[in-house]
Amino acid sequence: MTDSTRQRILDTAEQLFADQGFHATTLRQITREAQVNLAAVNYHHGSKDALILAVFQRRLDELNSERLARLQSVLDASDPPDLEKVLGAFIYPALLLSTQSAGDGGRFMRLLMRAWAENATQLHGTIARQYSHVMRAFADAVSRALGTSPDNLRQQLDFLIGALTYTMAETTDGQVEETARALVRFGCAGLRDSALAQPRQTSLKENIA
Amino acid sequence: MTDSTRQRILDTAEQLFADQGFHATTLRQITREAQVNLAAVNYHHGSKDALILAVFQRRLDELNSERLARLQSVLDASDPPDLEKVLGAFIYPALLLSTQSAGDGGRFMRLLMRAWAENATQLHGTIARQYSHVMRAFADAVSRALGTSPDNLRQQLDFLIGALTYTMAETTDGQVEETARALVRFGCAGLRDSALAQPRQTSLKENIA
DNA sequence: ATTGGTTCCAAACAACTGTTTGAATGCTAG
DNA sequence: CTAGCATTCAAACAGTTGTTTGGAACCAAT
Repeated sequence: MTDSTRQRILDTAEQLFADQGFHATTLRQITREAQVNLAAVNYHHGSKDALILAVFQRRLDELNSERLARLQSVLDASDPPDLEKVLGAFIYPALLLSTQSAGDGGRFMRLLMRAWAENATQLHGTIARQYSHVMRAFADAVSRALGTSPDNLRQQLDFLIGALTYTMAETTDGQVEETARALVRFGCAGLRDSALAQPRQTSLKENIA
Repeated sequence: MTDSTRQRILDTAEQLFADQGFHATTLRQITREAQVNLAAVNYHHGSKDALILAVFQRRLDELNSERLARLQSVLDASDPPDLEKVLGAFIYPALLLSTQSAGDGGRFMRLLMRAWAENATQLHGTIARQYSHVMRAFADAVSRALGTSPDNLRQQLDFLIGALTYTMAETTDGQVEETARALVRFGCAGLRDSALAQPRQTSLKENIA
């Protein structure tokens, strides 16, 4: 099985999609740059839309499993979990992926934003489905670290996701460590302060009643 | 001067661009929905790219002048300025615009993200230029509110912008007030805490030496 | 060596894109 | 009224898009 063609298409497509957008990137451009025949995309991936989806599956699987793995080891370390480390498990893999996935910074994140911006029919739903799993786990961990109800956290977590997403797109290789630390600090402060404004969960009411 | 055609094109284009993206939206779709002739776009706006730019100019002018006006009245109120109110001047008009610019929520912000995602040649530069003016003013105000150097603030402000942008896209009409307050609180906590981690500006060194 | 299936390739396909054209219309000033 | 200008319109333009096609090339198994 010569996957080299299939793989090379995937790599080239990811790069071009990130640089120019999905609609603006043509199959001819992809196949030319990947040095494969025009028909190869339809042969190996079925259609252009399927190719877009394939590009995402690859990276999202990476990112999500890495996040969950780190979260698990944070949860194993202490109970209740340490908020800084929970956020770190969420933020660090993302920033890392955004710089390692391709040469210069932020390529994959630009891709994610595109996917969310261009309402590529099923694509948005697919990504959201992939994220809901991870999001629930992290929301739960954060709520336990803070001692608040998970419901009230969704908004603050969205703030953090927005900050992370926006940041990923402009973070270059050398800054990952420093940026991650700054963002974790920023997010922890915001989450802790916001938790004070909400009715604290007594951890008895909810769990027993 | 019958601007009704020109205006109707602008309105319809904004809506369709937000819903489907720039590239995916065709002139035929715009003109059909706006009930004008196909050639009307090129006649009134010159080209499709010029139309995209025009759609942005209209909203960005609104947003930026509203932000600056509010900032000014915050600066006039006290010296040093109140951080919560500075952030409010930045956040509130944005959330307001995102819900009022069109029927349902987040339409214009989806547009902004698209503009940033789809590297529409000159568009990105134009928007950045429009923002740099406002950004500098707010960075300055925040730095004075915190007593830190403006240079170290850029990153935290980017966090806030990301959180705001992401939030705008998912905020509906009724939640504006509450969301804005939550985001201001979140941002203030993050900014204040981050300021502690950095060498505080003694306000003498910098201003005198 | 020949079979059978996978992979590649050049060429063509139909559909759609933004833009231009030139005539027809509407409206207003002289 | 009418000359002149701004606006609208149907039609056609040249170019690009994703996809399909039928055959060539390849490669392992019989």
